[in-house]
Amino acid sequence: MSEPVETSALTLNRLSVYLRCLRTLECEGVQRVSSQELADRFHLSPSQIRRDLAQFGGFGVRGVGYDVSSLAERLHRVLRLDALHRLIVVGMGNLGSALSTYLGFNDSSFQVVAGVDSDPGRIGTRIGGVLVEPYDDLAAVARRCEADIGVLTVPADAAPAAYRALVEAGLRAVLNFAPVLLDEVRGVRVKNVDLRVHLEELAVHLGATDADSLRELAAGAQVPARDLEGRADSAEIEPSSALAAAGEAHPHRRG
Amino acid sequence: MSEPVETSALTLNRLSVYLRCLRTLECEGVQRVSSQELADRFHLSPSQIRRDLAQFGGFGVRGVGYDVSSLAERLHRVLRLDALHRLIVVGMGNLGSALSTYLGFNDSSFQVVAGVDSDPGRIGTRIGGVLVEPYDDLAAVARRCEADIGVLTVPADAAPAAYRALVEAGLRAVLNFAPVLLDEVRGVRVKNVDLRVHLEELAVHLGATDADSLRELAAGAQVPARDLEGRADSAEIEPSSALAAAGEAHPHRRG
DNA sequence: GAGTGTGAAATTCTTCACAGCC
DNA sequence: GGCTGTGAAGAATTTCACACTC
Repeated sequence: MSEPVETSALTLNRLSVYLRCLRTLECEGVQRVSSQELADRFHLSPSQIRRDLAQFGGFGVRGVGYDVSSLAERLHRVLRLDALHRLIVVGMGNLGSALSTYLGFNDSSFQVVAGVDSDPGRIGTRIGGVLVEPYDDLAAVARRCEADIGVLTVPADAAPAAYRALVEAGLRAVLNFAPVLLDEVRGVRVKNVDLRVHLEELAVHLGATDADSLRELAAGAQVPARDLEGRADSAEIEPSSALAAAGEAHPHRRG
Repeated sequence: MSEPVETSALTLNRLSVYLRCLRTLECEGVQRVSSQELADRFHLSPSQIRRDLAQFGGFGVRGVGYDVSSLAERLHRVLRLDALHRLIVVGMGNLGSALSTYLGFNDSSFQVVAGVDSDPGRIGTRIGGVLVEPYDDLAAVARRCEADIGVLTVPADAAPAAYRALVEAGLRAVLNFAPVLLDEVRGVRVKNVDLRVHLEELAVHLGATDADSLRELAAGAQVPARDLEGRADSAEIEPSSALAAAGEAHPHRRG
């Protein structure tokens, strides 16, 4: 039996990065590159590059390096970018609209083909090249457009139902911006992008980050934050996060 | 000598998630919770929860569990959410505008205090509660507003210079949406959010993801894009990979 | 009995270092 | 000489399992 060696998300994410770096070099007319040069130029690790690439066969030539174009082409295929992936955006609020526009620009691999929203005022309008359709038709719209990937930009409480509808419609990949951990259906991959989590990680970094300091913080001590003296309390803020929603999933690389 | 035990980003991200889960329980009136209950409810790993929390001192009570409110409060402090963090958004295009509005929602920990853009047509307008100022004044604006965290939503080629300007202005944390790896200045943390990378990871998962199949793909073979109706032709290649590809469900669930 | 906190094991990921090829 | 591909070492992270506490 062949082993079920899954390529890790970390590796895949790096392949995406490598591909972009290679495209840059291609534009500059560079034809060959060594792992060392790639690493120096884009702040990567040479041995990691070699290991990542070697995982998919001998891409390089010993003593020479990698052929920029052919390596790019191979990565392009590994990442399935030779197929067109159709996105359906669920929730055409600020974020959903922005993403539709952002992702709407001509790209041969990803295209937003549909958008749905529950706000009657938005239905029927055009945003970023797609017509906004009723949220209730989500599954039907997804099927009709043959969408591959769902993009969830709905509020947290609406996300689980939206996810189920996408699963129902046969999608197998979802990019989730809602701050909830979805109950992942086997075979339907969810990738979470949680702005809140990212910001909070950065916030911690603004103060001391060693375990001792954090332990003191937890206990209630005032560990210096840096410059935050001017705590002008910003007018009308919710005292407690009444809108706080459920959790989310696992980090990635981050990246 | 005190050890320089840095808390990992992975752990911090999970703390964010735990905090949100706890807020949800708080709203439901739950007062105590065990790591097992938390895990069951939000699809997490109980032992990981315990280890993450124990890192900051004894939060729980043996035989009983954790006090929801007091644990939430401690995490809130560890994550520095008791201070207000001021965000400056660089690039008020679609994504920047959306984020300004999105993050503009009343939150006591993060607030967008400024936005800059290089488009004269946008300067002077109000988006999501902030006045758009000239991109060229970036460093000055950041200083004046006492911004803590920079949000980069500029095109890739503008990002490195914008990052340097933020460093110059004294910021120590940057959330970067531009598809470039910034040359990270020591002490100024960069967190990348790369939609392209996320989408490409999902794209791979639409097909087989075992190393063998990817190797074939790289070599130019047509590996099936799993059971998506149309692609019937390629059914016989790599029968073993079809199942393996589905997985990668929960990192913590034992298979 | 129930459930945390934590050494120890297991697993995953990264880096080293060098054999082998150009 | 230069550089890849890779076994082996090393780090980091996760999971196990159980001593200990309430």
